[in-house]
Amino acid sequence: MTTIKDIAKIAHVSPATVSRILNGSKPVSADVRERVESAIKKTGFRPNNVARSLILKRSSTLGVLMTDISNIYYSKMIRGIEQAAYDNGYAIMLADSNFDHEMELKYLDLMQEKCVDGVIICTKEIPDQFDEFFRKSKMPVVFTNRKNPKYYTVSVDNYKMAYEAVTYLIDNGHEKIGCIYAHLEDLDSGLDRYEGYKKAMKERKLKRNPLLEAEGDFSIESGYNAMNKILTSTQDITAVFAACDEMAFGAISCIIDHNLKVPDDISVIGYDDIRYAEYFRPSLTTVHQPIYEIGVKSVQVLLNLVQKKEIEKRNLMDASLKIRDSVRMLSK
Amino acid sequence: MTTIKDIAKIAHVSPATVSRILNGSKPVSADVRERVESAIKKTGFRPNNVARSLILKRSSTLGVLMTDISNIYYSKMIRGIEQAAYDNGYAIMLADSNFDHEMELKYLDLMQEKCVDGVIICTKEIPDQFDEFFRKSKMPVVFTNRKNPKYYTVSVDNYKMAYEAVTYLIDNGHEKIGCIYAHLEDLDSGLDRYEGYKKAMKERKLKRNPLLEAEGDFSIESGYNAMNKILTSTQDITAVFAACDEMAFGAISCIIDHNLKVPDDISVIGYDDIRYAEYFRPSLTTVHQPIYEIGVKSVQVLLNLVQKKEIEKRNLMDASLKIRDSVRMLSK
DNA sequence: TGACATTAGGAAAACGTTTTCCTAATATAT
DNA sequence: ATATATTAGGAAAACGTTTTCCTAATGTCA
Repeated sequence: MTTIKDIAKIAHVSPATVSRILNGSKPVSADVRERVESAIKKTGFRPNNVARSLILKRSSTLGVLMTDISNIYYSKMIRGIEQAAYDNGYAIMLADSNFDHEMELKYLDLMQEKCVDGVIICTKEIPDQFDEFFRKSKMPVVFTNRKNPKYYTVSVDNYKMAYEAVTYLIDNGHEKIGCIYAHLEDLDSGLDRYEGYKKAMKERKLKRNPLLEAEGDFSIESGYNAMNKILTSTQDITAVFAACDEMAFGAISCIIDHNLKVPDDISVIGYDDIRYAEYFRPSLTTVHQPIYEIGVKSVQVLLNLVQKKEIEKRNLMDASLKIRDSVRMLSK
Repeated sequence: MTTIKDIAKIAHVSPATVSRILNGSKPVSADVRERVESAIKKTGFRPNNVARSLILKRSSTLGVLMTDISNIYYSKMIRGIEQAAYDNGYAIMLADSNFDHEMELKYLDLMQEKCVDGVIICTKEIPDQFDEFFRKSKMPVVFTNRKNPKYYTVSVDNYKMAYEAVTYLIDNGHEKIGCIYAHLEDLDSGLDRYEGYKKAMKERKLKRNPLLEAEGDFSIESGYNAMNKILTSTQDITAVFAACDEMAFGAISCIIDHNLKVPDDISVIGYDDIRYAEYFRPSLTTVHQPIYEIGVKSVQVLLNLVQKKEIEKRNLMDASLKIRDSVRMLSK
C-alpha cells in the first residue's frame, strides 16, 4: 500500500508537503507540486481516510438509522440522503433496526465508535434512551417525520395535509368516511394524520362512526385487515382515508375481495405518494410528500448542525394533494 | 472523549492491558479486570473504532454499491445484506450510483480510501474499469444477480426460471405469448430471462411473433410502454411474460387502460416476487426470487473471501414459481 | 532447593495522516 | 546595504489503538 511517505520519498519532499498539496492547505511551489502530482499519478496513490479521520476527529460519514429500509417510503428517503451526502463529500453508514429498540441503541453505539459526524433517524418512536444517548454523546442528530420539539426535525405538516385530504373527500360529496389510522401511541405523524381526519369531520359537522375506523401499522397487510374489519361490520361507507399509501393499497385489495369496486363503490385516498401510487389501477389519489427532498433537507440540516451553524429546529416541507382516480364525485 | 489511556490511568494499569481486556486477546487477572471494567462502566468509555481500523488495516465495514436503492427489489436485498453484516459484526457503507458509471468508480475509490473490507455490487453492467479497479486494488468483491465467471457471484438461475415461467403459461394452454424483456446488451439476468423464454417457446414448437415482443428497462413505466407498443400493433395475444414484476405491473396497467382484463383477456406472469406482487389485485403470478437471502448469502461469500477461505465462485440460490391470480387456464 | 517454564502485565513502536513549530531563503522597505 | 516581513518547506508530535518484545513474579519438576 502506498502511503504519503512513499510519495514524499519519490518526490524528494517531506510528507507534510504531500499532505498540503492533497488538501490545498498551504501554497506550494510549481515544481514541487509537479513532482508530487506525478508521483501520485504513477503510483495510483489514494490517501488513507481512516488515518485522516483519526487525526481530524471526523469521518466524513453520516449514520442513517431506519426501522425498515426495504419499505419503499424509507428507501426513497435514503436515496435523497445518500445523494445529498455524496454531493457534500460525505459517505453513508446504513443501519436497519427492524423495529427493535435495543438494536437501535446498539447501532447508535456502533456509529459513535465509528466516529460518524452525525446521524439521521427515522424510527417509530424516540425512546428515553435516545434522549440519554444524545445528551451524553453530543452527537448531532436529525429526526425525519417528527415534530418533537426537543430535536431538530424535518417533516411535512401531517395534521394539515390529512385535514386537506379528508376535506377533499367531503367536497366530493362523501359523508360516510372511514379512517385507517396507525401508531397512535406516538406523538407524531400517525397521530397527526388521525387528528387531521377528525378535524375535517368535525369542521364539516359530520358524525364519526366508530365502525368505520380501524387501526393498522402502516403495512399493506394491516391496511387489508383494517378494511376487512370495517367491511365485515358494515358496508355503509362511501370513502376511506388511509394514513399511508401502503395501507390504502391493502384496503383497495380488500375492497376488491369483497366484490366491490374502487372508486365506484368506495373511494380511497392515501398518504405519501409512493412510486406505485401513480402506476396502479385505479391510480391512487393521495397526499404527495416530497420524500426524496425530505432526505436531502435532513442532510442539509444535519451538516449545518455539524458545522455549528444556526438553523431552524422544525423544518417543514411542502406537501400537496395529488388527484388521481381512486376517489369519485358522489352524486346526491 | 475518554480514551484507553484514561481508563488505564483510572484503573492503574497500562493501556495495553485495557486493550487486552477489551479484545480478550490475553488472559488477565481477576482484580485487574475488575478495576478496568468498573472504570469503563463509570466513564461510559467506547473504544475508538477508527484508531482500531488504522492499525488493524480493516474497518469492519462492507461497501454496498447499487444502481438504485429506492427500487424495492434492491432495498430488500440491502436489508438482507445489512442484517447479515450486522450479525457478523460489520457495518454497511451504502452507495447509490443512479446508473452512472463514473459515479460508481468514484464510489469504489471512496470505499477504498475508507478501507472497507470488501464490497457487494449490483449494478447494471460490469465495465472494464471495474476489472482494472479490482485487479489493482485486490479488494474482495461479490456481484449479485450476475454470472460473470471472472467474479464471485450470487444469483438465481435466470435462464431456467424464465423457462419454467413460460412453460407454465404454455401448460395453461397459451400459445400467443408475448415477452417484455430488458437489458440485452449485458451478459446477465436480463438476457438469460429472454433466452429462457425463447427456449420454452422453441421446445414446445411455438412460433415467436416479433410483434409480441418489446423491450423495457426494468421500470414500471417501461413495462407500460412496452405493453402499449404490443397492444397498439396487435391484440392477438393471450399472455405475456415480463422479465420483472415492475414491468409486469406496468403491463397490467396498460392492459387495463386498453379496456382489457387480467387475466380474463390477457394473462401476465412476472419475475422477482416483490412484496407488492402478493397484495395487488389481481395478485401476480411470478417467479419467486429469494431476494433477502441473496443479500445474506452475498455477505457470507464476501466474508469468506475476506478471510481467504475457499469458496464456490458461482453461487446459485433456489427460486420457484409462485402461482397466484394473474394467469388463467385457457380453454380450448 | 535449584533450574527452568509459564504467566501477567508494562514500555514503546507502529499504523498513515495532519499540523504546529521552526528555519532558511527570498522579497520588501528604508 | 541593512533590517524586517514574508514565504516554502521540513521535523516531529499528535490522534487512539494494537502488538511485539521484555521483565518480574510465580509455578513446576527433579
